[in-house]
Amino acid sequence: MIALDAFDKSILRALSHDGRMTHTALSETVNLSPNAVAERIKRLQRDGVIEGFGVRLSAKALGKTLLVFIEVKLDRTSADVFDAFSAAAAKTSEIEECHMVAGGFDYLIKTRHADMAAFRRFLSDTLLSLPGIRETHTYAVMEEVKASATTV
Amino acid sequence: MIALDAFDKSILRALSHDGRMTHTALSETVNLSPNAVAERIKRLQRDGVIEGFGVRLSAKALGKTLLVFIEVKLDRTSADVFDAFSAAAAKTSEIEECHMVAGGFDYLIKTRHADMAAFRRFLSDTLLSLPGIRETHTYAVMEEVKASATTV
DNA sequence: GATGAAATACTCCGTTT
DNA sequence: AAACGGAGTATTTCATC
Repeated sequence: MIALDAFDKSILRALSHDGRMTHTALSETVNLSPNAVAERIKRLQRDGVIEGFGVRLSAKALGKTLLVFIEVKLDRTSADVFDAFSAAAAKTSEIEECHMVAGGFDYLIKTRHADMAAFRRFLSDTLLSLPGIRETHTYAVMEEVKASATTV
Repeated sequence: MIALDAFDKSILRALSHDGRMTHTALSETVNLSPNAVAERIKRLQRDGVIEGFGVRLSAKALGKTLLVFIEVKLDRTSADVFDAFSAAAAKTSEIEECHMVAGGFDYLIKTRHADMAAFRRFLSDTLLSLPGIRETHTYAVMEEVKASATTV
C-alpha cells in the first residue's frame, strides 16, 4: 500500500473523471505546476497505483444491451479443472469479468450480450460446452444502479 | 447501435489499452492522418460510443485487498424500498457496482475493502443498517481471473 | 517543486478526393 | 462525407535553479 498525499488524490480523482486531461489543466485544478503534475503521474505509474489509462465505452452503444451474471459450479473431479476453466474464461470475449469465489459456488462471471437470444446461444454453445461445469445459475440485470469505478 | 468501421475499432482498441495515446501515435497504428483520428474520436464521443476517458487504478496498491460480492434481498413491503436502496448504494463508497437483478434475489453488489475486518464493519455498520434489507449472502473473491474491460 | 526553452503535438483552417 | 496539409497555438519534456 502506497501513501498518497492530497495532491496525488486530487490528480487521481481528476484523471478518473477525465483520463485525457492535460498536465496544464490538472495543474490548475490541483494548484501545482504542470511539471510537478507530470512527475507525480509518472511516479504513481511506477509505484503501480496507476495501472494504465483507458477509455469508457458504452456497452449499449456497441449493441450489448444485456448484462448477465452467472454463478458457475465445477465438478471437483480433477485438480486442473479450475485452471482449464480460468484459461477458457480469460479467452472468451463475452466474459467481462471472472472471479473465483468462496461460498456456495466456484466462479462468478459477468457477461454482456446483444440480447436474450445471443445470451442463450452463449450459454449453450460457449459456456456449457466448457469442460467440468456441474451447474450454473443465471441472473439477468434489469437495471445498472451503479457502474464500476475505483475511487480514491 | 452505431456502425463502426475497421479504423474506429482500431482506434478504440488502442485507446482501451492506452487512453492517453496521442493522435499522432494513434495515426501511426491505424494508418490515418492525426487529423482524421481526432475527428473520429470526436465523432465517437458525440455518438455516445466513447463515454469518456479514465485511469485504471490498482485496488491493491490503494490498500483494498478484499473483493466481495453480496447478494441482497429486500423486504417487499413498500414500493419505494428499491429506490431507497438504490440511492443509498450509489452514495456508498465501498460499493463499486450495484445491479438490480432478476432471479433469486434483488441486488448484486460488488464491494472492496482493506481486509476482512473492514468488510465485517461495512456489513454490520453500513449495509445492514440500510432500511428494507431482508437477507444477504456474501461471496469473497479468492482470485480475480479476469478483470473488467469492454471490448470492441 | 518551480521556471524557462526546445521539441512535439494539437486545433483550426482551407483544399482535395 | 471524409481525409489531407499547413500555420498558429498549446502542451510536453528537459535542463537548471
